[in-house]
Amino acid sequence: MPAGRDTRPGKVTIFDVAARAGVSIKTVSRVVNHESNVRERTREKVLSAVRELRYRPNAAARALSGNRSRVVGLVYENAQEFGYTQDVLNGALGACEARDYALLLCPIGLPNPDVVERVRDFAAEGRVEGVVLPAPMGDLPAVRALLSELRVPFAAITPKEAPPDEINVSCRDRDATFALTEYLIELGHRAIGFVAGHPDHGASAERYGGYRDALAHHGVPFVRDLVRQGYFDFESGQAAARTLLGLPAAPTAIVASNDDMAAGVLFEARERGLGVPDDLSIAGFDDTRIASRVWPRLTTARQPIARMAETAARLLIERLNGGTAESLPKPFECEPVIRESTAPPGSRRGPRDPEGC
Amino acid sequence: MPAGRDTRPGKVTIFDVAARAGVSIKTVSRVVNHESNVRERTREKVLSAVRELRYRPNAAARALSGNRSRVVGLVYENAQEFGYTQDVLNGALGACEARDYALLLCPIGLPNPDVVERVRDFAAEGRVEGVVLPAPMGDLPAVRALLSELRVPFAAITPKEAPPDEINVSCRDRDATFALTEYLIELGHRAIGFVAGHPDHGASAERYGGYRDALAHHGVPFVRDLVRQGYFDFESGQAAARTLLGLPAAPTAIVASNDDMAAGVLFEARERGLGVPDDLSIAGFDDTRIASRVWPRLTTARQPIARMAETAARLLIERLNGGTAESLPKPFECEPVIRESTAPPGSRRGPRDPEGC
DNA sequence: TTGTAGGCGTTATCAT
DNA sequence: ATGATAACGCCTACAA
Repeated sequence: MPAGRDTRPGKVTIFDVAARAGVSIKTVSRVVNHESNVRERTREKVLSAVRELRYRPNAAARALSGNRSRVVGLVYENAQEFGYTQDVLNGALGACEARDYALLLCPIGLPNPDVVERVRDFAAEGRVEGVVLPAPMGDLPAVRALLSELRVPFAAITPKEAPPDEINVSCRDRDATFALTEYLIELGHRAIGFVAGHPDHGASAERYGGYRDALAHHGVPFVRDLVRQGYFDFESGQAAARTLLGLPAAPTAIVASNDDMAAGVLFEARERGLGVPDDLSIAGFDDTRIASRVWPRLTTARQPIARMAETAARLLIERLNGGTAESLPKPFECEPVIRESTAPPGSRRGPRDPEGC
Repeated sequence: MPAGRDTRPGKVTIFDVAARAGVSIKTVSRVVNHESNVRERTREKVLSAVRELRYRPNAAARALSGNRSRVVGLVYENAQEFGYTQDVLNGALGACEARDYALLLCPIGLPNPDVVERVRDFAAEGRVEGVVLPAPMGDLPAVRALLSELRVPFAAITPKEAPPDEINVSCRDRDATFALTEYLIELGHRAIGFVAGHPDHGASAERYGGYRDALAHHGVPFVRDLVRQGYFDFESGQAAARTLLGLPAAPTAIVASNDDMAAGVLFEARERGLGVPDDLSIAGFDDTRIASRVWPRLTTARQPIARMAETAARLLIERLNGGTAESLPKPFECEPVIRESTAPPGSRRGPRDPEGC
């Protein structure tokens, strides 16, 4: 039988390789871990033994012995809308793969009185060396405090400023919301509604700030009734639109703090037979998939979510490996993306029929 | 200082607990693992020691010693459209949590010549005890063969029939597509387009079969040109619609093999100024989030993706723990969901203006 | 019901 | 440059 050796995994150990190569297990370990001080010929002998035996180091043994599991955790809010998390996942996974780390998930539904206990269960088993905290997890002081207490390193995606020894990754959402609002003003809009993001997200305040700054900067009066609280999901966007569009002085444009809420606004506009952008201009934030899946496609601000998550995971892993405490990156830029959901006000007039026509 | 013991994790071992409780480590082990044969008083002593010391068993040591990592892997296609995967994730995570398992991710972009090597790298490290294979991973014979060779148990979500010793979870997509198509026929449609799913997905053939069966059953002639190949993503749905709606004898209804493609069809209809459902009825499949985020909301078939994934993960974990080889569940039902994207043909006539009005 | 001994597969320490 | 040996923390035997 051709090369009929036992190829069952989990059975070939470092001893088998050492025997095959005629060296000690320590030498095998050196080669496998790319340590120096191994003669080239020895290295090659070992490597071919590894290949022939299809040797794979056992992860559990490595973790136990080296006290390093090569796993990082992702503690994320398990929300209905998954656009943000999808990008976070991909970014974090990219950073992990490149460094031969694995990613373990810890989804948490919010709000949740047991967040801290859930995170503790997750972080204290020693399965993960560190944790990535996308929004809004990094905005929760209790979570940060717990991880500090547990001495589990973490990297957060949050606009908050980081203490010198912590890793925060952020973007300039304030500037981007400013730019979007300004764009609408320049199109001629004066009654511009705003749907705020979830109050537990640090980014929400930033984006609201950008909106208000733009109004102020252009001398457009701020109207309290044109601002509604949202929670970053479709339904809250729709609900906000329901209120705003029912106002006697309804807005001609609405800025939503993310794309999911903007999609909700768009949906409600259509339900009311309003034309978009003719009767109502709509802008979102994030440029997640949904922004270009609805019709018309949404004007929005492109937040580099995946790159931010990749950066967070990368910095975390570097720190875990005692990497030079690389200085934190500057906040990422968010680029406005103009699409078909925005136009000058009243591009077309007159009552619309109930089908949005 | 109040209760100022060292609470650093990963330091408190089973020996500390044993000493504190005045028992042997084996007894602690018994208590922690809920084994029987421990006197109630002893158990309590141990449990309070565990609490006081904040003891957490070390996962790596457990995995190494017991040869059980309590981790299952999820090998999934990392597609642009995430609706399906989102539901799979939640289902699988639910099953894991309930049984104190963790979930490790292995995303794979398809098509990919290295699928098998990627899966091998993932499965052979011994980090995962078994893997869940959502569509289309369980449809790839090479992947199944590899895992069998590696002796890594798996549970797949696929309409294929399972060999007696393997776990396949499926749903009746054929019936559901039949029902949707039939519904359109009963509304009066005769020219019904179809956008097929990715040919590598087992479900695609099933759904196409349901479509053809319905036509045949109702004596509606099958027209080859009304069928277009799609790939389960928005763009391919849009592309298919572009062709179909450009036909001299354009369809009055289009059945897409999933919601993402249906959304693409809807988008293209709007681009062409067609009213939906007045000029064109559209049906999707899955009932993922996007189906009720577009306007009008999509008629579709509700596939219980999360429940299927939960079932797959549950059966896998039961098998891993030598559970009684529970018989596989019957295929899940897919329930048609009628929404606003479908109506009798030509509900309103005449040319539409370019805004889809 | 409880305890003792051995081993899981690797990395780390210290020789050589 | 290489190797023998001791951890790492737990679980599975087998005794008591």
